[in-house]
Amino acid sequence: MSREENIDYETLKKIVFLVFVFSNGSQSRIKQKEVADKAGVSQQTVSRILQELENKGLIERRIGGKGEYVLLTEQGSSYLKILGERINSILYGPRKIILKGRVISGLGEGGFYVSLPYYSDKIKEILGQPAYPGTLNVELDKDSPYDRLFIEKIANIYIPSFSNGRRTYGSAKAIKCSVNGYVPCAIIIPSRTHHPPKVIEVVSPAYLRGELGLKDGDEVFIEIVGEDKQ
Amino acid sequence: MSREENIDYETLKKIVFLVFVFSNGSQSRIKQKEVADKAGVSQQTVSRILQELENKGLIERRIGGKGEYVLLTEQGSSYLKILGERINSILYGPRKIILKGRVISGLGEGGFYVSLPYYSDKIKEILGQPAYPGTLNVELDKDSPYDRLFIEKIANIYIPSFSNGRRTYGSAKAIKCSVNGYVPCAIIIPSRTHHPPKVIEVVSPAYLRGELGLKDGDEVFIEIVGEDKQ
DNA sequence: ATTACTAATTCACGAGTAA
DNA sequence: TTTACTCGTGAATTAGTAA
Repeated sequence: MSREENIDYETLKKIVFLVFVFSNGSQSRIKQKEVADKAGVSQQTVSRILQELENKGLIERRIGGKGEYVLLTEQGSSYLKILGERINSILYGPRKIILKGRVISGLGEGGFYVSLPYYSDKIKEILGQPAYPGTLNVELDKDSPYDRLFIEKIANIYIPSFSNGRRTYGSAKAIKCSVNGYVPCAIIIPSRTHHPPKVIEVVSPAYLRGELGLKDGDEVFIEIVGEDKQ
Repeated sequence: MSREENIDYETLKKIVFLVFVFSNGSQSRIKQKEVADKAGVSQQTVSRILQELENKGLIERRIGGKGEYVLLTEQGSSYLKILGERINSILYGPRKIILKGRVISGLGEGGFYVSLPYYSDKIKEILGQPAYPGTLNVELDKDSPYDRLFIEKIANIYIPSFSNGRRTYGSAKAIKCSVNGYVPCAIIIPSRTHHPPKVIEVVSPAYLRGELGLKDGDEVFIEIVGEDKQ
């Protein structure tokens, strides 16, 4: 297949231009003016870029009276392939997000929510088993790029708000995770939380402090599991 | 999915920059200097482009002490998706090549080759049935972007040269086609031919002049069938 | 040590036009 | 009519630094 080659930004900028050249169902009989209009540049720019691509050996051209014919060379095709693969890997490649933080004592906020039947039912669906009636509070390292707002963004489970007439349950987001390798767990982020942005809460069927021998200040690694594409 | 949106060259040039930003297995914790080195530009350029991408709403950034964290927004992801799909369609989409030309009288060159057992066996493999012992010579329109050299380039069947001690049979390339819709046919291009570049030869199990009612000067349409990716 | 601003420079772009 | 060249203009890039 296409070897893992390094392409610089200079070349890549020109390679993407081929998207306009080959936009008619990869038919490559073109008129520079038409390509120019699609790309939002002038005919002169199309002319110049095509010459550059030709000089770099990425395309071949046959110029005739009413337009020209553009053909990808093997190298051009290979470059395009590499670009496509890299884009796929950005969009669909595995992404391993590991949150590093320390166990802290919560305010009992999370435990309260988890004890409410509406939420406990939803969490049971997520974990596959009933949750332990309490949460593990973790403060993420302050130099971590991740905070609750980021996790909320990628959380792929939505718990809608719900009102039964007597009281209203706010919405929340959740995403499955492991804690020091232990599964199943999930990070729960109520839409209205009183925690600072670096503090998250984890639920699990197990009493995690007991199961993992954790006490306040201990370091934990939380790995996001099964993040969806955004 | 991602709607078929129009992206101009201006935007596309910046979008591809993300290939460098997200090159570490789509981990997006970066240092501008590292990205700059990969892309072959200066740190200042990276800084500026990231700002532009952010202003356009294609990425979000969290800038900290030792680097920064870059996150694709939904719009950025959508643009990248569109680009990826277009590249795939260029590389792997259907391509319809129709050659227009006129029937001419040959020199008997092709017919001679087809009559040689070595070639006739190979051609039988290609067509699935024995070929009529003669070829239809076609002169492609002189303003056509295609000529024999181009067809040779995309021809996906290779007939190797062969020597039995007494004589040597030169190599040839072939590609399946239809003539005025009639199949099976194949264009045969001996590596050493005496034809001018606009003249090609077509073999078929049928006597094409008879089957299609063709005489010298008649216009024919030859459609390439099952071209391989290069 | 990182990102971002300012200023100098370069080189990409499009208008005009030739081929 | 098409593509390609010349050249003036300005956007993009980098070097030098500030933050």
